[in-house]
Amino acid sequence: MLTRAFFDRDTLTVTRELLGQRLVRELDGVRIAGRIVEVEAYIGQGDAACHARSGRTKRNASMFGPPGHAYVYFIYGMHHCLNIVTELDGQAAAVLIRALEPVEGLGAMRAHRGDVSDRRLTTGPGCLCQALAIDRSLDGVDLCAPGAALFIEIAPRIPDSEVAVSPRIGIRGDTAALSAPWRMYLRGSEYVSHRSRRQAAAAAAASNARPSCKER
DNA sequence: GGATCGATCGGCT
DNA sequence: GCCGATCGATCCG
Repeated sequence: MLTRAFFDRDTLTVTRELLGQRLVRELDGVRIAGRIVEVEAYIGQGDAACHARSGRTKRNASMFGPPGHAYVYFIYGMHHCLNIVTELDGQAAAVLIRALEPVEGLGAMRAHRGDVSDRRLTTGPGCLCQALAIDRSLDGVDLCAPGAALFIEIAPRIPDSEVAVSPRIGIRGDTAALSAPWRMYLRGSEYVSHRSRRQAAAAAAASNARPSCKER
């Protein structure tokens, strides 16, 4: 599993390096896991889009804590979102996990999500928390602790050529922070959220072009 | 293919 | 009171 030192770095570095790693949830002895394909950075009280922008509160307290812990919040009356805390204890910064590619425990994911397509199991921050049964009870848990119910496993690195960036989803505004390209995702992954139909078609074409799928 | 809207509730102005 | 780091359905062009 990834250790504290991984998360105890500059937030944009951690954001970039989290792409491709495997998020693992252990629930009732079952492993539910996915490859991280979309993330966003939220960096400190100077970031007008960060929950910590107005200081420490009961809700965002874990974002101010030490790196390598979870920050889970409840939003819109029905969804949870998972962040991984970065930077020093006392500094509020975290990486929002926005989408996974399902890898293990598809059955458990579907049991949590209902009868949806594989693509919709873990695409979007609210969806992946539902699939992995992540809620406020996991807020503040240490992802680096032995036996943690939630942690991250090392997986092959994503090359720079496959990483794309964009402004963060759901963040509006003209200031430098609000329009900063702090969303990073795996280019061409069908599990990335907020794709246009054109992007979806490109991803499908890339998938069909894989040697293992080629006919004749 | 994009815009809009309702659901639903905890947290904070 | 108001609004949100969302999701999914629906409507329109």
